[in-house]
Amino acid sequence: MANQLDSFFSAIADPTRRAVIERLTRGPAPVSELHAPHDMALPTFLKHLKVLETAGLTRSVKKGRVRTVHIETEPLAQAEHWLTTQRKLWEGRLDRLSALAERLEKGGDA
Amino acid sequence: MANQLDSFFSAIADPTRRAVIERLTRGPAPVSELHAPHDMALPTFLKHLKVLETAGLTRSVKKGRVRTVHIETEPLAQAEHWLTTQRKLWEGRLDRLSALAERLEKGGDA
DNA sequence: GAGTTGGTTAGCCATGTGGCTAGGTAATGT
DNA sequence: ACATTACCTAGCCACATGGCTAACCAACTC
Repeated sequence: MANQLDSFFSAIADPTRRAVIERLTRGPAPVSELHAPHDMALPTFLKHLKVLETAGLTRSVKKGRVRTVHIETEPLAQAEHWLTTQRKLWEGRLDRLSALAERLEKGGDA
Repeated sequence: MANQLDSFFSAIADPTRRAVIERLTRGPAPVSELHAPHDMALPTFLKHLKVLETAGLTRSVKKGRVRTVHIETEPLAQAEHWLTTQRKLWEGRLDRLSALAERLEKGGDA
């Protein structure tokens, strides 16, 4: 039961990391550029990047001294799917309940 | 930028709590019933319930000595929306890239 | 009214997380 | 060759998180 949703959701639970993801949807970027808008030390920021990468949300390649990071949407789709499923199950249940209520109202034979 | 997505995502990053949500999509339930399938002490489990409730994923009412918990789908929809947006942005970008590649192939005037 | 049930509070503990500094290495610019 | 850039490693610290036990209260049951 403890699948990759664990690491995925906890990865995007952090605002810094969500911001990185948002940036990466506009295309790949080197570490330094990703770091720039965030007011924290580089090593701290690198930890965030590592979390994203081990959770499978990003990949990166190093060329020379520059590491370029890009996004990986597969996990996004998976998480989306889990959320959708739960919401629809609940909403489906509500639908059945209101249908039942309607039936009871009309032919009140229960 | 640090909205309720923070607490939402970190709430569902835990397998126990996701299991509770999954259970609740089949309808409201009292604390004891929710607790039953989980091999942990009640107080520990109550903490999980509290996390879910403060994150706005559930609500609960106490009647007599029984507290009944039910799900709240609004936050689910919001989180879903964030994920969808990010995925689509990225995929849209890919589309534009491949369209560009195609144009370059045909009338190679760049 | 004594016992049981369902939930709650308080407090302890180990581990995880997010921040820092200091110092290092390898590639590139001058 | 020397300096600078871009990133990485190690190690420290404070606080959050997820687990526990013990003890408690309030509501039913008998």
